[in-house]
Amino acid sequence: MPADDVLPRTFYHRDPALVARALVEGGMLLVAETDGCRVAGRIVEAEAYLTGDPACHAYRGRTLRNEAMFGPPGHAYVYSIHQVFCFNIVTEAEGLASAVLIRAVEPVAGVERMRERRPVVVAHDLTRGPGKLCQAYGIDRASFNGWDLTAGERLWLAAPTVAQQITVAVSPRIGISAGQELPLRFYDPDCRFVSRAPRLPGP
DNA sequence: CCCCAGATTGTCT
DNA sequence: GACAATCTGGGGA
Repeated sequence: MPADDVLPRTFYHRDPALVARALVEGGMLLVAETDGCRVAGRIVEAEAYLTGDPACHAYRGRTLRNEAMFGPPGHAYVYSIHQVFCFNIVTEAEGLASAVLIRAVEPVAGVERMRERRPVVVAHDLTRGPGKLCQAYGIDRASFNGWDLTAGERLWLAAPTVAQQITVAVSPRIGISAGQELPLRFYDPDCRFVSRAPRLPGP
């Protein structure tokens, strides 16, 4: 359908913090179409991982796992951890390793298909969390690591039909052991699909 | 080869 | 809120 709403490569060709914020602020959609069935959700939580950032997987250089991050912007970087997959979008110029992690979406289409892949009792557990949404979308490393998200095929991001202006909240990133103080998590504070409250600073 | 830490999740208290 | 489960990639011997 709307190939013209697909986010272009230029959208990703900039600082990952700007990209992460713009994704949430604009209510951008993550869309997957496999087996002729479409699922889609509004991005409500995203984190930025910068070049030279100790929390970034590429901090210690290029490896087999993080190779996609060094490629051109607008491609997927998918990795597995603790038996689940996490979906990222590569940002900035080729050669610069940075990315945006999608941590949560609010389903807007194909909920039945999502539930087939990820049976849940509580609706908002469907896509609340980076591993959860990958399961609901059928995103895995073998299928999508390095995938070009600007072609509008199989997996892509798109602007909503009616432009949105979501109020964005900022907090430190979740679950990391380095760079914990940096305010690089962007989310819609009014959405129940946000993965969880930010960790409170303490001793 | 062996060891270890990890951008998580689900379950139990 | 805390913690164990469970396995892959990366780094050191």
